[in-house]
Amino acid sequence: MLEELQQNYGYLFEDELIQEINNVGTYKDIPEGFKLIEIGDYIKSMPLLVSGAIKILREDEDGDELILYFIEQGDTCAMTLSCCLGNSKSEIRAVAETDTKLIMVPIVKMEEWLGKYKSWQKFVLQSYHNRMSELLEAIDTIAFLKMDQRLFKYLKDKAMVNHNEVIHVTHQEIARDLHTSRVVISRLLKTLEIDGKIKLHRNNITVIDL
Amino acid sequence: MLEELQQNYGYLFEDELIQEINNVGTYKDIPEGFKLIEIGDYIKSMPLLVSGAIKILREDEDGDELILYFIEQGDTCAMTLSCCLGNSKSEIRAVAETDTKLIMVPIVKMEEWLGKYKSWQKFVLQSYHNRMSELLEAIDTIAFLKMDQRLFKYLKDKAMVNHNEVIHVTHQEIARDLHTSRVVISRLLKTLEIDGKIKLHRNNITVIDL
DNA sequence: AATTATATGTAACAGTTGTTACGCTTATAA
DNA sequence: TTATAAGCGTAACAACTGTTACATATAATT
Repeated sequence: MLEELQQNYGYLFEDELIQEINNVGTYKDIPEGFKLIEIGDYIKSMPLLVSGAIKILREDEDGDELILYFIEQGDTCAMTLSCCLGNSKSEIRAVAETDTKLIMVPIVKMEEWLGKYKSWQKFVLQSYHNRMSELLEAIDTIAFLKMDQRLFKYLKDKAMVNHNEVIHVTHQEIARDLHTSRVVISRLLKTLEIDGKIKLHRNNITVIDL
Repeated sequence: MLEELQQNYGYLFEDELIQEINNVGTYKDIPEGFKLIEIGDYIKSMPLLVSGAIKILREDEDGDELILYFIEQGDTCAMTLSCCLGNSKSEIRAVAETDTKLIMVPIVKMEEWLGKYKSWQKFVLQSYHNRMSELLEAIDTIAFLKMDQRLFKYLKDKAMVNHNEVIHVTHQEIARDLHTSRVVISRLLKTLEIDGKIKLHRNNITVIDL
């Protein structure tokens, strides 16, 4: 674990902090699709992403979903931070988008380190800043883009975090992430294919115009 | 200024910190409609709200606006925090919704206090948490509600922060805040009036069903 | 091989939102 | 007072999105 820490967080944290994380952190291998956090959960520890990607989702009272953004290596979940430090329930759902490796750090340590390590403090504040920016981007996407543009952005983002222009996904799954219906997605996908931006196959989509 | 500080932030900060804020902070009286922050601005100081309310807006490349939320007394702008500590440009616009009193604190002090006062650290983290929640609520509103529901929520929120069920606003201004057209707003307002939820007048709207 | 479940394509129609156009009213300025 | 601008109401239509229905294709199961 120490190796992964140094590789992914060495440039951020001083050696002493890396050592501490190594001592109290738990290394976890998460399979694709695994639900890491559910809405309403009390968070007891905080994830530091080593590799892979995590999808962050919002849900309304009727159970309708909406993707907010993806988190990648070197990131942490600022929502989790927020919940931990505020001792409140999670307002989002987190699902492993790919096979993911991460290090879990217990809350108590997080708070302790805030006073102890300047680099940790900076990391926490920077994480908040990044997540804030990503929430704003999510708002831009929902508020200012039409569904066809949102769809194409979604496909490109998904290809990006998967490091693969071939996306394994069904129209129904996309519809759930974008909070619309399967028929709408099928229709728009077909148009994107005609425009030469993607290629459609059963259970997967190739993004051409990346 | 000391009096306002103790009244609004006394329960949050220790006396020593209140004193420090009193020494380095600048008291400001802001008139309704004054633009406090523009997108792209570098922020040099952070506002602590004493009274009044501030409207936070997002804008896309075409200049289309969208309201994110209102900030009220006892709050600060976490976006500003974020920008200050990250030394980056503002991603939002801030406009005084009502006449507003606030205390401006220079950046250098903000950072210094993070290490020095636990209560300040807690305040900063709590502010991030609050703003994150408000961004999520904004997303819920845009993504899950129809325009008529968004409009009614907007009117109620506006009545709330103005402490007045009579809102001084034109249909055109509402349309800008909600990123739609004047005609759409007029249409939906008329329906709300027929439903007995509001009363329409020239330049103002009375919210009945608060 | 036949059956079943899942995934996709497409048409037809409904509902919501956006646009254009124009008339009327109220406030402000000349 | 008259002219002009700003605010609002409404109709007609267009564009986009959502819904229902059904056909076809592919994969998984028996």
